[in-house]
Amino acid sequence: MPSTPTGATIAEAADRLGLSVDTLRYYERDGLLLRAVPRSNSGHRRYQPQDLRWIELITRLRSTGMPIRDVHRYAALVRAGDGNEEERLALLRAHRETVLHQLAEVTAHLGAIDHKIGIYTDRLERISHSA
Amino acid sequence: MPSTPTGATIAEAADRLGLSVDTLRYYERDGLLLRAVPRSNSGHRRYQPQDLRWIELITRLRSTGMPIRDVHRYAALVRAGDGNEEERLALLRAHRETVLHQLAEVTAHLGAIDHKIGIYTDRLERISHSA
DNA sequence: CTCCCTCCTGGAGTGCGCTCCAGGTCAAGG
DNA sequence: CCTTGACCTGGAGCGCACTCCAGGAGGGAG
Repeated sequence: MPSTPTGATIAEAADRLGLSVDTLRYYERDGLLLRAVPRSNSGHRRYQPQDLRWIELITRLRSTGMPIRDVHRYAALVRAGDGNEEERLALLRAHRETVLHQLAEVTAHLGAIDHKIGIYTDRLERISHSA
Repeated sequence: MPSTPTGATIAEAADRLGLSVDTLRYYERDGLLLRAVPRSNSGHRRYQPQDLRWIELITRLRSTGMPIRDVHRYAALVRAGDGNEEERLALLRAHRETVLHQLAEVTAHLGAIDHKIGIYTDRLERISHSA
């Protein structure tokens, strides 16, 4: 009888990672993970620490705006094993640049919005002072 | 004979605002603008400075992540005229908070990615030194 | 007059990233 | 033995924000 691997259930994994169970299954189906998550005897997923660490990383990539398509590419590189570190690095660095640009843009737009907030605030203060 | 208003054509407006002509028409159809853009005798849109300024503002809101639904609400307040400045301000401030949270989150995730980049960089340097 | 370009409209289509569902299995608790 | 609950699969559906298209009109250049 094959022994059931220990590890987090999908609900536990979802909880720890801040994702939904549907998203976890979707990521696996879509090939974003490095391997198929091991199963218990009854066919339930049992997430190992290495699985959780990988998903944590791709969650970071995703929440900094990396499209799933690119996560896919990165996963393929890591799956391919040692020897392509330059490529992985290039991908991460390109993403870093993209994120920095985005941050700068959002910050600039936020500045203009803040300015608008200042205008409204002043106007409201003037009204309340004159009342 | 009614005189055609001067102003930017849709192509010029799109160009200045960094949007597509389709997006401009979509925004208008969807009620994101303060008013219907004036038309030339032949029915072509002629964007006035006030129209461009408004679209510039909502573009800033959009590119800081405000959903169209909320831009809609903001437009409704402004269209309603004076007297609801507190509400507008509340909306903008709430958005400001949301954006600040996002920025913090993205920055934090980027830090972790940078760490990863550092690890790869070190590894590659060690390889090239030992070569 | 004809060609061509830009614009018009209503409506359909697209890409992304999930999210939900029906129908089913399995193991534990009462 | 029966119910309950967590999980499984394949596949459909959804919300968002555009984006594209067919078919047509106005106006200037040659």
